[in-house]
Order: sequence, then structure tokens, then C-alpha cells
Amino acid sequence: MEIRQGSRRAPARQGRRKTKRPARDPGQRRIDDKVGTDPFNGASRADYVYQQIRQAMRDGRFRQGDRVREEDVAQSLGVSRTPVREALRQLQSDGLLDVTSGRGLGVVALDRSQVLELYAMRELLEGAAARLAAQHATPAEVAYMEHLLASFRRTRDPEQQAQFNRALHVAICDAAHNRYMVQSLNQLSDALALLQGTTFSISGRARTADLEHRAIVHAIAAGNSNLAETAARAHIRQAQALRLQMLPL
Amino acid sequence: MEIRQGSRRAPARQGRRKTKRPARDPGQRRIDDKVGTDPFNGASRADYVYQQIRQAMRDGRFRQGDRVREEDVAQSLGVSRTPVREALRQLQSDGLLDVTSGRGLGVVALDRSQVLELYAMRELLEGAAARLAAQHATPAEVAYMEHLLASFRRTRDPEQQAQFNRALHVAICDAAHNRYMVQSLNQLSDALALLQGTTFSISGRARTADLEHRAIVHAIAAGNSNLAETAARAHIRQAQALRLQMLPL
DNA sequence: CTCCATACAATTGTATACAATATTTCTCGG
DNA sequence: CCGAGAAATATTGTATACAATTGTATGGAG
Repeated sequence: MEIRQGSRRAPARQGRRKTKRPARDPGQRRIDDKVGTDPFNGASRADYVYQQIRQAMRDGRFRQGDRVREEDVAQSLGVSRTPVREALRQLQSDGLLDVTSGRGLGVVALDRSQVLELYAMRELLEGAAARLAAQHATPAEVAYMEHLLASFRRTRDPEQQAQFNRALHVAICDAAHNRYMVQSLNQLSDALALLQGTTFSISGRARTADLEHRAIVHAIAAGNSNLAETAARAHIRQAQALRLQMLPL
Repeated sequence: MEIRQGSRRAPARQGRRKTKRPARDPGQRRIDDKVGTDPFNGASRADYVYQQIRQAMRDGRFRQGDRVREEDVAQSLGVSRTPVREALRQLQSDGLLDVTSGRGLGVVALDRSQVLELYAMRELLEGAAARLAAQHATPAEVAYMEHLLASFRRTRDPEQQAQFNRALHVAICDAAHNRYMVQSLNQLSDALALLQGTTFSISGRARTADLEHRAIVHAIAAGNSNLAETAARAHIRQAQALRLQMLPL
């Protein structure tokens, strides 16, 4: 039991959520049922479901246009439909799911025009983020960006490159120190994750992307905001051009 | 010191068995049967709750920092907790609610730095929207903007002015023809709605805002994207300056 | 053979019951 | 009177049952 100090109201003690909620009746099946272990890692089931589905989308286990049925998700994750519905609604609000033909939800399918709009926004926001980062980034943040650059250069696997790439973009965005910027870019990022594959599988892309990244980080490190923005926008335009080539049809 | 009226034993839900769903005979369905039967206007209860809460926030019936309890909302809107929870989760994902001390949700309270970040993003996005609108707006869209300008000029009530103002900004954003832009700006707009009052209550603001609006729309009509962006950014900066003066403390 | 109506099945929407936990209140020994 | 623990309470989290709606197959009339 926690010690409650005097008259102060308990401060946000929200982290430990230790849900051993199930109170399983003997009828419930969960094979790896170790006592006291929390399969949901401390989060609510709804949060868990939400994360799992996003992960599945990123991994390509859910693809564009796939139907998503509540009961299926519930069963495959071992929870009831209630938290699934909550997660689904959130995903819907994120723009990752939508109502397909009157009944039921499906993973959003991006058409060409949406991809164009997505990249237009991304160019705008990443450009602005780089500009702000050039003004506000701390030395530690710049150092981290450089670390990511190095990691990127060190790997050859397109998947991993994509991951370092994402981390770098997040780092730049964070360095802008504007939480609404972070939120908006995350949203775009999620939507783009619906597109299969990565542009780094295109021969030579990793190399040019690295050069572009270095230009951006260099400008940020130098505090040159105009250059940072220009470089970031150019980088996104390159990515867009390649992505469009990769689109089917 | 809060006096809890309900200090009697557990609320003990008595069978609120009144299923609001009419339970019709399967064979008797008529088309116009819905009129009058459905207090939710065709939407799901969750959607209804979502809209109602947003409206309440815009109207100032929910203020920053207010606690939001599921049961209260459910009762006051005449639905069960299930759809309320779904709506609440969506609002949470929109950034309008957040988890307050450990338990329960509350309306997000914006501090000064958040307001600054909000306006920084807004300047960026509204500027970009105006630029895009200058490139892509159809004549009908421009005509609608001009109609809104006229309506704005015709009214004296700050609340109504704020509404026309809002409509105009939405119109410009729509004319950018980018759904992610719309989504992001809506989000900012919702967050800003948490601030009480309107800058139009400041003497003379309606007049200057009108001039600024006209400059923006004029630039859009003329297809001058640079000017449109500049004018829009200047307009937001003005609004920001006034808003900051209105903030408490 | 096509078209419409109807029955049926699949799936979502909502309410409620219940479990778990955070917070408040209460009690009691210093 | 104060603080620590314990009971009470308030409130959220989850599961489940059932209602309603929509998609789909089937069968009959033209």
C-alpha cells in the first residue's frame, strides 16, 4: 500500500495498472496462463488491442481494404468485443479504418489522390518541423539525430533502414518542440504505413536518402532554418516520387 | 469540501429496462416510420454522444479541467455507458480529453505554452491552406467565401461573428482540397475551442478581422498564392496576439 | 429467365451485470 | 490531534446477452 501524504491529493499514479482482471472462471481457455503475469503489459485491453492492430498494419498483416470484424479481432487477441470496439473507434478516428459499404469496418485503402495529398501535407509539416528544429533543437537532440544517421548508414536491410529513417523523422519532429506538430505528423505517418513496402528497397535509394538526411541534420545542427526546411521538403519530394512509382497501376 | 449527495449505498442499478429501441414487428416496417422515433437523428448513440460533448465544449458547458464521468454523461444523454465510452475514447484520441489524476477523464487544460504551440501550427496550416486554396479553389468556393464575408460584416454579435469566422476558415481549408489538411485543422480548431470566449468581443477586432479576411479571400480569388499565404499567416498572428491578452494570469 | 419479395444468417450496436481498483472516509492507537 | 491501516464507496474496465440492421440466398410470379 502506498503512503498517502497528508492532505495532498494523490498525484497521478496511473502507471501501474496490473490488470489481473480476468477472474477467470474455470471455463476460460488461455494456455500460457501464468499466475500474476499480465498478457497486456499493464495497459487496458482496449489500449492493447489498439497497439496490436496498429502493429499488424505496420507489419502488413492487415492490408489496405481488409475487412476487420470485431469478433475476429476479439477472439484472436483473447478479449471481448467491448475493448475491441473502443480500439476500433480510435483507429477510425485516426483515419486508419473506415466504414466499408454500409456495414462493418475495413482498413482504409488509399487511392492515388490520397497519397498525393498525404505527401503534400508531409512536405509541409516535415519542412516546418525541420525549420523549427533548426531553431530549437538541443545539442542532445542533434547528437541523437547523428547517431541515427550513423546507424542508418551501417545497415543494408531495407526494413531496418526504413525503421531508422522513421526514427530520424520522429527525432526531427520532436526537436521542433510542438506537440501538435508531433500529433499531426504521427497521423500522417500511420496513414503512410498502410502502403506496403518501403522505398528503400529501390536500388540506390538508401544512398541518396542518406545524403538528404545528412543535409537536413547538418542544417539543423548549424541552426540554418531556411536550409533545413528546404532540404526536408526536397527529401519528402524525392520520397514521394519514388513512392508513386511503386504504386500499383 | 464536496458533499456527496449520493452517500447511500451502491447506486444499485434498478432495472432500467426501457430499451429505447422500439422493437418493431419485422413485417410492419414503413419508411417514414423513423421520423420522430429516433432521438439520435439516425446516427449511432456513440456518434451522438461524441457530437454532443464536442458541442458542449464549444458552448463552454464543459470547461478546461472539468472532470467527465461516464455515468453522468450517459444519464444526461439518456444512453448507456457503452456508447459513452466509445465517444470518450475518440475524444481522448482527438486530444480533447485526457486522463486526470489516476482515474477518470477530464477536459484538457491548455497552458500558455500549449496555446503558443497551437497557434504556431495554426499559422502554418492556415497559411498553407490559403496558398493551396489560391491554386485550387473553384469559383463556387470563392463565391461562398464572399458570402460568408458579407454575413460576417452584417452581424454585430461576437458569438455569431465567431461562427461566421469559423465557417470562413473551414471554407478556405476545404478549398485547399486536401483531406489531411482538413483533418489537422479541425483538430486544432477543436483544441482552440477549449479556450473560453472569442477574440471578437474585443472592441474593434471584428472590424480588423474583416479586413484581414477580405485580404485573404481577395488573394485567393485572384489566384495569388504567395499573397494568400502571407495574409492568412498575418491574420492568425493577430488572432494569437489578442488571444494571449485574453488568457488569464 | 429475370425480378422482386421474403426469410435467414451474419455482424454490429447497446444495455446491463459484474469485477477490479482508486479514492475517500472511518476508526483507533499513539 | 495525527497518522496508519481498514472498511466503504465511487468509478472505471470487461464480458455477455440481446436487439436491430444489413447482406444474401431462396423461391415464386410474371
